[in-house]
Amino acid sequence: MFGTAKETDGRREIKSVHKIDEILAVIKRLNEGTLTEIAEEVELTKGTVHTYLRTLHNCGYLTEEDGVYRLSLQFITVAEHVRNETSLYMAGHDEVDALAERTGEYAHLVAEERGREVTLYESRGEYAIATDYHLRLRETPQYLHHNAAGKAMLANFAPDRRDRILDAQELDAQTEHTITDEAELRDTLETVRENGYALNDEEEIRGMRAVGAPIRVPDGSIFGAVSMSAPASRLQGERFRSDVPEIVMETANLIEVNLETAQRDG
Amino acid sequence: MFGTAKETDGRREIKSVHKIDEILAVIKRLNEGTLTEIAEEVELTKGTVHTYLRTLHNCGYLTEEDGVYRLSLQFITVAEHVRNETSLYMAGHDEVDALAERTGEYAHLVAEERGREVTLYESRGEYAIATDYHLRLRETPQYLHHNAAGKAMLANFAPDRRDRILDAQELDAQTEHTITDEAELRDTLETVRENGYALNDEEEIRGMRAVGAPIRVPDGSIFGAVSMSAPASRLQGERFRSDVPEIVMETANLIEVNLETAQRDG
DNA sequence: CATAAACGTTTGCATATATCAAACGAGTTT
DNA sequence: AAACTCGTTTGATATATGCAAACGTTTATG
Repeated sequence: MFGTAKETDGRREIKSVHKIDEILAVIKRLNEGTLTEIAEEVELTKGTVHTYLRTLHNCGYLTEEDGVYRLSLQFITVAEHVRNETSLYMAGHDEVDALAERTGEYAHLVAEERGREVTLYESRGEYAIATDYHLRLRETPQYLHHNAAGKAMLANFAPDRRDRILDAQELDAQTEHTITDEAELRDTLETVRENGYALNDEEEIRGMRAVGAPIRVPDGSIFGAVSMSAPASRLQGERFRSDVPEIVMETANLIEVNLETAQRDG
Repeated sequence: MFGTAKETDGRREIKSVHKIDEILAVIKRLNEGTLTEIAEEVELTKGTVHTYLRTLHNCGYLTEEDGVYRLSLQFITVAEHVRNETSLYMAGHDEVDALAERTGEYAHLVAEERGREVTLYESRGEYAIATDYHLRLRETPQYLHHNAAGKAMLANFAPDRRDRILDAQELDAQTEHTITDEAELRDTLETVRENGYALNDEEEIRGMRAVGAPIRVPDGSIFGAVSMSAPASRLQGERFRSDVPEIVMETANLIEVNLETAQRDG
């Protein structure tokens, strides 16, 4: 979405979709742009780009003010719809609020898509402060091996699903503590599976620790994960390795129950 | 966006954009669908729709599982980006949190786009409970005359901007208290302008009242609005007509200051 | 103040490409 | 085993897209 588009592998595709995606990607990257600015970044003439921009504006994907185009705020309303149609969000947001309140820290509800992690919901306890960095983190799907929630999911996927994800990417480092060695990661995941929870010790954000637990459905497949994160100074010893994991797993379990009952009711 | 697309008015457009928009609209409406189901709703053959779906999936707009297509969770991350690039959100979310905390109720930060209201941020105080209805409300841009924040903006737009919005739509009723008469609305807006805040007395949701105030920039133009909403039983008399308006206007003012300083720093 | 440059916009024409039928293989159902 | 459905592919065709070139405005420049 917006630029990450792969090349077509022989099978027929609609090229206009790729062009639209590229144009939206340019606008997203520039944040705002005039026709000329956008056309310079795309392999199309000004005249052609003009027609695209007009249509995209007409359809509500872009706003235009004095010749400056931006992504429309309507993406926010669409996202709201997508979120509300996600059973995991409906089953989990109250529990995540409770987790944030109990711990006083950040709590997250996440899902996996295309091998990456998307944050469905974030709740802040009284000690959790909103930072610019934290906001930006949710603008891009994250790598699963970067954080506790991701590792919790990765550890509990069916082996072939896990392999497909791990094989498709390099394990890049986010901080100096990120696990970048595949064998080491697989060892860790083994432990995560045994424990029922995953830890993140400054592997995603320097100075931040986190605890995550997977959310399963009866047949054993993974729906998502919950996590709690806090500055390392407030998450140490017993609290880090036993108390909080307990609470996080309890939260995950409550969400699993909600998912089941919701499913039963239709 | 997603289906509301107007017909082209003679000037040239990219038809594929409209087709993509229509397909995404169908999937949004169905929530999920197979190729055949989607193709039935669109004036294209199965073969053609198949090519579209493949491309949209490839580009990350759709997910596909066992032949069932859905809107991708990536819309959530894009929305996050759009929100974070909106100066109003950056300047306002902390203040809206404070407003929710001070009043214990719902607080909203909204902006106008294409004559409709989009919620940039919602904060819940300790007494505000999340309802399904409330969640759904944010899935669609709202009419400005339906609520306090919208009326606060509408009242303070430049006359021609206000006229353009009012002329483009019927004043439909959301509840039996919604103002549907244009003359009456214009009178109310006059009062709103004088007072500096707008009231909503069960005009959007039965049993809910709200208070809204506009957010301006130095040159007088409107950037958005803040509002506080609560059950009518908790928002009466002095509190409804004086205390809360005072707090809401104060919040709006703080956000205006934040916007200015942010602008100055670049 | 005139001229040039830059920008958004429109249009004719050539061609790439989106679309339709129709056929295919795989999986279900009868 | 035949008759359905479903997703998928493909050749041929119509047409929508994209380029180049021009236009009218606005903004720089000499």
